[in-house]
Amino acid sequence: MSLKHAVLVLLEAEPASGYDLLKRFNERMGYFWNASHQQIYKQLKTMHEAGDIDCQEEVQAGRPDRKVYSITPQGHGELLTWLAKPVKPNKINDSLLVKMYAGHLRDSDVILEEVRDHRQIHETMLQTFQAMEAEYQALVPEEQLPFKLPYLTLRRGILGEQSWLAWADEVEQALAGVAEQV
Amino acid sequence: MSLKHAVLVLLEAEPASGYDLLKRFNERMGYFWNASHQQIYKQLKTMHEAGDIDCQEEVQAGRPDRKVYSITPQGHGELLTWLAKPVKPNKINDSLLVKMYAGHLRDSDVILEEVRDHRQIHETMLQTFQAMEAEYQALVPEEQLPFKLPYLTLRRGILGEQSWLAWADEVEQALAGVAEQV
DNA sequence: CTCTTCATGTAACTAGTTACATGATTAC
DNA sequence: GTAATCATGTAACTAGTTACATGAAGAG
Repeated sequence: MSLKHAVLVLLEAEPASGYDLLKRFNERMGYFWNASHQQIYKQLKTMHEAGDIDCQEEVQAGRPDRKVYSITPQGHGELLTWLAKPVKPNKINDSLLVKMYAGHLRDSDVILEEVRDHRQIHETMLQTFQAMEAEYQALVPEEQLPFKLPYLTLRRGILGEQSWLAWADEVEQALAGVAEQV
Repeated sequence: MSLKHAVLVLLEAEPASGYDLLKRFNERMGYFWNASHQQIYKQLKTMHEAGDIDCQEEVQAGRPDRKVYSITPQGHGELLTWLAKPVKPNKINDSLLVKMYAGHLRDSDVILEEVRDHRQIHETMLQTFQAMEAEYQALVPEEQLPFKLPYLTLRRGILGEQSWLAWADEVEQALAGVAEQV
């Protein structure tokens, strides 16, 4: 039930439309939050009906009207309440590992190929995150201060991707070893 | 849609009841698959109706009858089809990082406390995984062979937890640093 | 006598996916 | 001319959570 709270966190910083929120999730929180536009628009509707957010409609010519949402005092209260409650550690359900576990039903080559495909995706993500890190590190300390906590979440993304790639190395070594034996 | 396939993978190895499956998920796949008993029982019912699994009812005295499910040829086919299709990388939605991102709305101390609570959980998991790793490593090479792929999934669990703990170290350093400045 | 294990589910709900639906504007 | 960006949604579906429901057997 945290899409709601992720939205509140973003709106607490600055009002935004559903479209804006989608971009912010992708650009600034991609390593810890993902949501589709369908999910976001539905959630905004629910939250507006519940009174957690206000809506200001900006009429536009030639394209749909922009609905700019902002957090209400009630929404702010909701957010603070949620922040004060402990969250459970994330549940992990990883399909790729299910496939790896059942790998004896497939060719080693096919498994390796899939791991390599995923590796490319993870490498790209790591590069993106490291580019963001470089931007942060280029700031002088006073400018860094307000981004200290977001930067820590970015570190989680970087360490997570590096760990994934280290695992992929182990997998490729182990499975390439099998191929040589054959 | 992979709970179905995770169940098929387990049943492909050996018939099991819903209760058995729950235990196997927790004991042997805890680092990459989690499901509640409610979810499992519902899924088994659906899969039985679809013909992917067979059901043998074992009548018992004094406790509910045990329903032992086994994979059908159709289910086996389903599994092979799924294994041949690429899966998308896992989507990450991590509430703890949402809270971290919004940490300026809270006390540093409270954040630190929550990270420490999570650290304990992750340390316990790492210890469990490492105990499993030690068991595997105690086997002679011929005995290791059939567990090669499950062992690789275990490695993912271990590397993942180690990475999480390394991140927690960074967070504690960064936030303790703030506390000292105050 | 209390806790854990065995063994099963239903019901109501929240969360997320996939497919469908529209259409102007701007950059290359 | 074609692709990306801007900007919104609905509908049907699959996945997962939370609360409720039962009750004997065995370990300490």
